[in-house]
Amino acid sequence: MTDKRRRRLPRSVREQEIIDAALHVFSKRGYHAAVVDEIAELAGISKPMVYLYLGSKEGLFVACVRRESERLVAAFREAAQAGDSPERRLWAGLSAFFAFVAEHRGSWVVLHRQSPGQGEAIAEELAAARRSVMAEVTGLVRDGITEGGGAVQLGDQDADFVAHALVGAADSLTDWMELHPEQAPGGVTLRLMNMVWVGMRNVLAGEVWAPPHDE
Amino acid sequence: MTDKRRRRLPRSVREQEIIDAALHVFSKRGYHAAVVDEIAELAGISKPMVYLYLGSKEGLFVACVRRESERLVAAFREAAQAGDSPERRLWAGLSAFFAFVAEHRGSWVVLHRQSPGQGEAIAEELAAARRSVMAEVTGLVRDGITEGGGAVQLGDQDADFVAHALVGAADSLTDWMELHPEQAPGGVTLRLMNMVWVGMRNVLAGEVWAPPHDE
DNA sequence: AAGTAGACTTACCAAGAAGTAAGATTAGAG
DNA sequence: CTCTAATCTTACTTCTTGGTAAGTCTACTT
Repeated sequence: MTDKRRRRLPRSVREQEIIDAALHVFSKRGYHAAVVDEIAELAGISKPMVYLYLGSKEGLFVACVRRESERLVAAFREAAQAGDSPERRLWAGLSAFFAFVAEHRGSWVVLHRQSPGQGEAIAEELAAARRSVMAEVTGLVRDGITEGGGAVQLGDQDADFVAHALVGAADSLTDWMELHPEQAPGGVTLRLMNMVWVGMRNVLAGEVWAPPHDE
Repeated sequence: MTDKRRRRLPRSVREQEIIDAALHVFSKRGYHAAVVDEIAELAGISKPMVYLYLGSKEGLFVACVRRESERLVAAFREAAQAGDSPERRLWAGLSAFFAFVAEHRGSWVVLHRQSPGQGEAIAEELAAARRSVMAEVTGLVRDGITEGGGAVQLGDQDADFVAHALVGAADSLTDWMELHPEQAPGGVTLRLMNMVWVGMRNVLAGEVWAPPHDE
């Protein structure tokens, strides 16, 4: 770590350090249980600085969400554009996702594990962040669907459905990864692709699953 | 609704009404942002009654988690045992899950959408509740895997993996359902089964998805 | 050396919310 | 009818915490 003992820092740097600290505390405690004093202390600074730079506890949280959301989307998008086929792009995107979450666990927790109803501005910011993540995944899935367009015809609603399922599965697998630290992120991606993509491919090819007949 | 205007009620009844109110408020606001006065008011009662019957805010939350967790597991288990093949049982279980969440949205929110780190007792209770839900799903998935044991051999770790992915997908699809109210829970189950089960079936049959070669 | 702007702190306030003491009210038993 | 036990309330106390007023300190300019 860099030497940050009692040294004055320019605003642009200090702001980022405050956001780092806030991310840590928010992810550990959740928005309401987080205490601004603790964030300030972790940032090596006193509370009024936080308010001077970020305005309010809400502003602090919003700053975290905005920054980490952009980072995550950037990582995902960059990985996903470097592939020629839809399935490669999806694979690359998911790999990037799991790698990102494994390395920046707090970011994902702040983005997707907050209790509902923490205020208007926060709810809107979180919704926007989640929409932007979802939009990336939906785009890839839609490409995959329309490319492999076989016997069954699927539409945008289906892409949205699959994207939701994928993101949810990935989120939950985040917990699974914590229970199995020996599993590398790459392996998790591989398993998930096997589960979902093979299914999607075959469903598109016409192999539908039939519900049992109700008596 | 029953007439609950200014009527004295026996403890056993009032307790349940308090838990009903608490569930509503906790699910809307999250644990910390929830205020005991609001819970009391919604239950048509004053605050000291809540403390007399449930002990503390934590006790209140734990009571919610315990009751709703048991309800959900009961609904899932009952539906799942009424089927002869693993895939029917899984289908029935998922159907029951989506029906339950559609009807008792608050229960699921309280069980799976709370911020982390709200205290030792709460964390333990939530972990236990989630384990019990996950255990049900894992059991069904394991049955499905061992029954269809084809070319590929999968173990308990894989069942756990699939169960996590399934629960996460189902959780996220809960949000999707709110965006598409016209979709019946049964249809959601069907789509999810098509996506996951067809994939699992074919993976078990040996159709693995190959990761693209890194250059 | 003096001045200035920006980084930073101590010490405080006000509001909100968990939890409680002390007692009032009512349903039902005898 | 009376007595008792259970249900229920008003009116607090206490502590936490978001937010701020008022100023101090230091690096840099001229």
